[in-house]
Amino acid sequence: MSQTGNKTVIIIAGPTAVGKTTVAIRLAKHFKTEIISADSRQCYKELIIGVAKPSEEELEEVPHHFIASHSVQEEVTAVTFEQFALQKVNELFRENDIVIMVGGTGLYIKAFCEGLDLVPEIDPAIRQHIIKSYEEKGMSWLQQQLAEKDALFSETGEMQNPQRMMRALEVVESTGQSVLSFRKGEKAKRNFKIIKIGLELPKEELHRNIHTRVDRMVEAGLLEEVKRLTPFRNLNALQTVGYAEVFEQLDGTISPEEAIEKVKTHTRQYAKRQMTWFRKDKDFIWFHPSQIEKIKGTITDALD
RNA sequence: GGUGCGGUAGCUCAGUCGGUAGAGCAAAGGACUGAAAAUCCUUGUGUCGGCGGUUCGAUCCCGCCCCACACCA
Repeated sequence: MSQTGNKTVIIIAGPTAVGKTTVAIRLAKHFKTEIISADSRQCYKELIIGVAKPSEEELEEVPHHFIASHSVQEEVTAVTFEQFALQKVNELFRENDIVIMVGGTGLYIKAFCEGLDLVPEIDPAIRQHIIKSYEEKGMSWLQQQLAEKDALFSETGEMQNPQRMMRALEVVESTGQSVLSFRKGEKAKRNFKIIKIGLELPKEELHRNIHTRVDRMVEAGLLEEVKRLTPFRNLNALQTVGYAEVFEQLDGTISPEEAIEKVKTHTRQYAKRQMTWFRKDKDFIWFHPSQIEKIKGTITDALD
């Protein structure tokens, strides 16, 4: 099937707090290999408690990649991840036939499996200018701009979604073409096999995990971690559940109790969005996180 | 005990100069190609505290009662 022999990436995905880390480590040990994280927040070295990063002990058990590999001051995107992971996977394939990828960031996993269509680099000045203009002039300005410059997008794109609209605008402005015109609609070919394992828990159980985990984050010193990151508050990396709410608490806008409740609520909502994303991908085979042996068996069967 | 202010969607509240009511948040579902733990879309019947009265008609006016809060005793 593949050009480089039978190399395989096993993807472990699922909602936050479902127990992905534990499963991934067990599998990595079983197959004597390493782990690439597919998590858009755990890759930042400054974010620890609030992103439920694997513990020191866990990281020592199995080498992890794309964990604490970047700074919040760097711009990390799905493209960054795709390139990083592809390169890392090939590197690991020199020593291993199997590589484990774990994470909850659906877009990153999709970028790794199927690739993203290439769009020319955007001049940062253009992006800055668009963001600033949007902040000053709002949605109607964005809508007008797109109506003028990108008919395709303004007719078929998400014309209520500022992030998508700003991306569309920066692309037309710097390339003269619609973002949508870059969509090839075909999946990139990868020279390795991919097995997708989904982890799922009954909703009540997942919620319980989320709640106790948030409580533990607070006990572990989330407040101090967030305080330390105040200078970076406006960076994308800090637009994160667990941080945004505590910044509000530090502002005095909400009480500590309210902050904790909000973190829990927003984490539940996040978990739900993750499930929406992964459920749509029919390649996933779903398991309860405790079914390690069954997962191993399924993988072993799929390997030959 | 008296006075005042309230009692409307799971929560916070708006509103109806009398024709049975609506926002935000939450919840549920969904989308997702360089911000993705982000961003966006869809979904709102609830004895309008209770019982009476006035009225063709009351959640809205009147009376009594219950509950909460504040102040005065």
